[in-house]
Amino acid sequence: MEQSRHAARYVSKLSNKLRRKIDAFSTRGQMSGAQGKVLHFLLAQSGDVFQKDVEEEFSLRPSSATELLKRMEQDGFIRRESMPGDARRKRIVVCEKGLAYKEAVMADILGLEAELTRGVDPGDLETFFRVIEQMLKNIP
Amino acid sequence: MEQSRHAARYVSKLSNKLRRKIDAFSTRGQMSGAQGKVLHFLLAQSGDVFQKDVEEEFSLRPSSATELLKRMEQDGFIRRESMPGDARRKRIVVCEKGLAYKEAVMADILGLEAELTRGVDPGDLETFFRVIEQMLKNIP
DNA sequence: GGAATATTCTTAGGTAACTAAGTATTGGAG
DNA sequence: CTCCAATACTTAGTTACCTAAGAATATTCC
Repeated sequence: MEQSRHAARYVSKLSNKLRRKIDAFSTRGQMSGAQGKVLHFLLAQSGDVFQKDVEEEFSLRPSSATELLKRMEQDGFIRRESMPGDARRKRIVVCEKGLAYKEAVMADILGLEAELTRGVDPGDLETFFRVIEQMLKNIP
Repeated sequence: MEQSRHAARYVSKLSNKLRRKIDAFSTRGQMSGAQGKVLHFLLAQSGDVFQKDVEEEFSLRPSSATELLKRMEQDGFIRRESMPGDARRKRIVVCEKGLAYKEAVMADILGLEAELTRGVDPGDLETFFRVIEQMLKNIP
């Protein structure tokens, strides 16, 4: 019954677990896990942010990002405003309601990260990051 | 714009990439990526397999596994037969059409794994596996 | 300047995952 | 033996991805 280990299978299995976890506490039913992750990303940026940046950060297709951000706008977490310079792009702005969750979202993500890496040797974690960065490069 | 590295984000990003990849070649449009992964798992098992095993292997909820297996049954890759011993359980049997894809599915998975781990030091990969196994344990 | 190309985002339609609740069936405790 | 909890799976309804196709604006190249 024993099978050889496949990195791909491990990653998708862990990803499913993580999605459930973050869905469950993001942030206490006020938003979905995907929204929580995006909000966390947006809050950490300093300059202008566009949909393209979200697509890149989470490896999403444009259509997926559109839907996710549209929902976040409907729910009042963000606003999307047209840019004077380039009418194709829309700047993503976190608004009042989104900012209100700043601390909670940060705590959610940090807590998950702590739980995830519990008992992992720091050196090994460093190697883990190096390997997964290589894997991300390997898959276009 | 530089952010600290989060294992959780890396994993979900890589998972999205992998899903797209395996969707694209599983196996040349004859089945979905999820079906391909499950078929690969089923073909590697020796004894009886039940839905519960699939749920465990891929960290899926019962409802997700039901839908996935139902579709695979409709598509003619598997059959689910009632067990004499325990009427709650249904044994999953790969049928003709599923068996026909054995080589192709194996090649798909192996090819993806090779692409994924290209340029990764074997020792580092070993560490990667150890870390991700710990992470899987850390998240219930 | 105008035509082809590239970029950014949207729409439409589909699959795969989820939660929550439900249906049988089995096994155990009193 | 009966009732109650646990197990295995299903159904219903939602979100988050995807591909494919399209619209609008920018850019490049003659």
